[in-house]
Amino acid sequence: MGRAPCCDKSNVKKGPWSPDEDAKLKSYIDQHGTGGNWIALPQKIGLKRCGKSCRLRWLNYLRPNIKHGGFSEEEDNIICSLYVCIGSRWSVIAAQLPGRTDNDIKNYWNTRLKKKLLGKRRKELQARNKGNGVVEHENNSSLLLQENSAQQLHPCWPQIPAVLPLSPYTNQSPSFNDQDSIRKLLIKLGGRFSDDYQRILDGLNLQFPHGSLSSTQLLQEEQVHFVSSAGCMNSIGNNQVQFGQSNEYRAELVQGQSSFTTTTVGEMVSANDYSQRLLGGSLEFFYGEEMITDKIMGGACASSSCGQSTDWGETSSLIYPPLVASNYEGVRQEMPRECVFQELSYPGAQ
DNA sequence: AAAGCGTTCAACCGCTTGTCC
DNA sequence: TGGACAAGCGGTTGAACGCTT
Repeated sequence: MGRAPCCDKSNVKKGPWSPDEDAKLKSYIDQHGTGGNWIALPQKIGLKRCGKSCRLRWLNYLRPNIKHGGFSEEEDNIICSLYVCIGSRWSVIAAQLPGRTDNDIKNYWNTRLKKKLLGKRRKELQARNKGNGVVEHENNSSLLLQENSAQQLHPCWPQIPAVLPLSPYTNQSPSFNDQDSIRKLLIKLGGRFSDDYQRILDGLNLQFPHGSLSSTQLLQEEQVHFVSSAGCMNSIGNNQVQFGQSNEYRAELVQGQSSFTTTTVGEMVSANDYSQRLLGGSLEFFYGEEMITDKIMGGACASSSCGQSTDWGETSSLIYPPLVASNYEGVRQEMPRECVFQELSYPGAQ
């Protein structure tokens, strides 16, 4: 049994909207509002459209003050920052950008921003590898990070605006004086996932200096430690992951500042969604997908076919194989010690 | 000139969440 | 309390367009 259709599909028009349909819908809503019932609306105006379709058309196109295209550098930065913090919650991100719709932002991210940043990161890695005498992998696919463990990796992070507006409709700038503030922001952004955010926040060693900072400055200025819920991104910095018996991974972060404590898979699963988002989004973002893919796949996919992928979504799934990672030991062995991820240390924002 | 291919983005689909009874 | 329904949301699709060969 499938889901009952929201309207009579045989009697509704699909596809692009005509100017006439737009005019009808706009004029009706201008005069009467939506009436709180999108399903009934098309019948009222005599449109052969599904209510959902009307709603979408209004929200994404006809609504007043909608901006299309021409994203500014500042908007780019906000999108990136929020994507790293909260993942693909486009409606939340859109709420921070006046005049932008979630659909617009989603499309912009998928078609341009992602590639733009990836390209930027790739260039930087290549440049740095050249400078360090690191030989790019023969088969091209991986920009192997064979960096000295003392070196710090500098994430490619676009210049971040000093202030991240909380609401598009106010001029009030948020300030984060303490951990509680950032927690509140993420909880506010996260809504129903507040528990997960709490867990994630507990896993992030965010230390707040005195004074006021934007969240993005925090990202830049603080050392942020991520830990993979699945234990596959096996270590960050000097953190170590140890394995217990029967699929129970124990992530023990031994570095001084780390705050993520011993955690079992069961506990991790509940936070899995958001930690996946965090890592799937941010680490690929920082290090480039090829390296991660190659390492995680332990060479199984190390040659040309996979290495060239630019599909982050796909790659995210590779970063997080199922929790029952029977082959993990092999993967771990494939990963050279030098490839251990360094602390995500952000150059100061100024 | 046109076929092939890649990119963009509006629109759709279907799952989740919220609300009402 | 639970079922029905509408809205919200994110992922996916496909038409249109532009570029390359």
